[in-house]
Amino acid sequence: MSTVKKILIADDEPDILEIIQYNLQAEGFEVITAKNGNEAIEKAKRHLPNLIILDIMMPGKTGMEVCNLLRQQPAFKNTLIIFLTALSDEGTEVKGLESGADDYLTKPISPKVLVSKVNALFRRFSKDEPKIVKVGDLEIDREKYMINFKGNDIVLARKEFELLALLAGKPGKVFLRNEILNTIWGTEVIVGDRTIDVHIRKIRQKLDLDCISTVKGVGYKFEM
Amino acid sequence: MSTVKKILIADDEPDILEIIQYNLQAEGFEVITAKNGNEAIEKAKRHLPNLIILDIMMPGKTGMEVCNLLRQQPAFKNTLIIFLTALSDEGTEVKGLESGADDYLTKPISPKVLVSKVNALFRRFSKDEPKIVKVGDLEIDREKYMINFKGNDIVLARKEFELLALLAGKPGKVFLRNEILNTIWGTEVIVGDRTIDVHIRKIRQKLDLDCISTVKGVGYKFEM
DNA sequence: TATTTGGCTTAACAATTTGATAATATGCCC
DNA sequence: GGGCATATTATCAAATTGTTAAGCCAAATA
Repeated sequence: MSTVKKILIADDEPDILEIIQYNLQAEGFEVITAKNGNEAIEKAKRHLPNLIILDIMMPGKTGMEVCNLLRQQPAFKNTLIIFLTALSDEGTEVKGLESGADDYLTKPISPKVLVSKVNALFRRFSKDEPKIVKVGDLEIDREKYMINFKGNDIVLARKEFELLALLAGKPGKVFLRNEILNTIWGTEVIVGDRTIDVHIRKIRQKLDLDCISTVKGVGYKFEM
Repeated sequence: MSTVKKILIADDEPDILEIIQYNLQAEGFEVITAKNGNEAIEKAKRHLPNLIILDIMMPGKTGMEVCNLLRQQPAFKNTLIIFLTALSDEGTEVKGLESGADDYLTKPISPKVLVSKVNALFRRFSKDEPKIVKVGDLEIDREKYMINFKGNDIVLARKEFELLALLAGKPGKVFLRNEILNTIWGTEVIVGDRTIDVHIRKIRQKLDLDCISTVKGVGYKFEM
C-alpha cells in the first residue's frame, strides 16, 4: 500500500481499545482511538480515517447510531466500518450490516482474526475506484489529495480538492449547484450561494487554467 | 426532466402539508396529499407515487405502520419513503431507517433541506436515462447542456436550451403554446404571449437553420 | 496557554447574462 | 384592406455569477 491507512477505534473498554490498537499498529496502521460515540464522530470528522471500528454498546451513542450519522455525510459514504459486538446475537449482526457496516467482529477478539479481517477489507475495497484520475495534463490523486498539472504539484485545500475531483470525474457533465452541494456538503449543512463560486474561483486561480466553465442558471462543468 | 415525479405527502397538520406541497410544486413535482395513514395508503395505491413523505405521528396509522404495510407489497418495494418527525430523538431516526425508510426529516422543516433531500434521493436512485438526443445532424446533450450541430458546438441560454430540448424530444409533434408554458415555465409563473416567440426566434437565429416550424394558431414543432 | 496559520464561509459589491415585455413590423387569410 | 397571429427588435429589470476582503474557527506551533 502506498499510503499508511488510518483506523479509528471506538470502544468504552480501555482494555479492548489497547489490544486492538497494539495489534493494528504492529501491522503498520495509524491508529486513532475514541472512548465513546460522540468522541468517535468528532475524531472521524477530524482525521477522516480509512476504516472505523465501532463498538455497538457504548455510552452516549451506540455504534449503530454513530454509523448512521456518519453514513449520512458524503465524506463517509465510502469509509469502511466494522462493528464490534459482545453478543453473538445474529439479529444484531444482520441489523449491523443493514445499517451500513461493512463487516462485524464478535468479542472476545482474536488479534489474528482482527488483523486478517482488516487486511481483507482493505484489499477488497482498494481495487474498486481508481485513486488517480487523469484528464489531459491534469492528474488528480484522490489518495494523496494532490493535484499535478503539467508536472507541477498544486496544493488545493480539501473542499477545493473535492470540488475539482467531482467535476473532473465526469468531464463535460454539468453539475447542478444542488448536486454539488449534496455531494460535497451533504444535505444537512446549508451554505450560502456564493460559497461554491468562491471555491471555484480559488481552483481556477490555483490551476491558472480555465478548465471549469460556468453554465449560467445551471451549474459548472469541467472540460479541458 | 423527462417524466414528472409524483410525490405523496401524508401529515395530519394542514400547515405542514401546505408548506411541503408548495415547495415541492415549485420545484416542478406533482404533489398528492393525505391527511392520515389510511388515506396515505389508499392514495399511494391509486397514484403510485415515486416518493412518499410520511409523518411519523398521525391519527389512525403511524407513518411507520404505513411504511411497513406498503413495503410488503411488491408495487412499493422500490418506492422512496421519507419519514417526518418532530422528535429529534435519534433512536426514532434509527428505527425509521431500519423499518424501510430511505431517509428522514425532522421538524421544523427547512424548505431548502426538504427540496435538496428530495432531489438527492431521486438522483441517487434514478437509472440513467438517455441524456443525449440525436436528430439528424443535431445533437442535444442534456448532461453537458450543449447543442452540437454539424460538429459545431452551439451555446444556448437555459430557457432556449430547454425549449429546444422539449421540441426536439418529439420531432414532428406539435406542442401547443400552453403545453410549452406548463412544461418550461410551470403553472405558477405567468408570462406574456410573445415570450415564447422571442425564445423561438433566438433558437432559430443561433442554430442558423429553420428546424422549428410554426403551426399558426396552434403551436410549434421541431422537424429537420 | 498564547499565538499564528490556514481553510471555510459570508457579506458586499461589481460584472455579466438572461429573460420578459413593449412596440413595431410582417405575413396570411378572408 | 381589415383582422389576426406571429416575427423582430430594442430595451430594461431581474437573476445569476465573479471578486474581494473580512471574520470565524480549528489545528498547528511556539
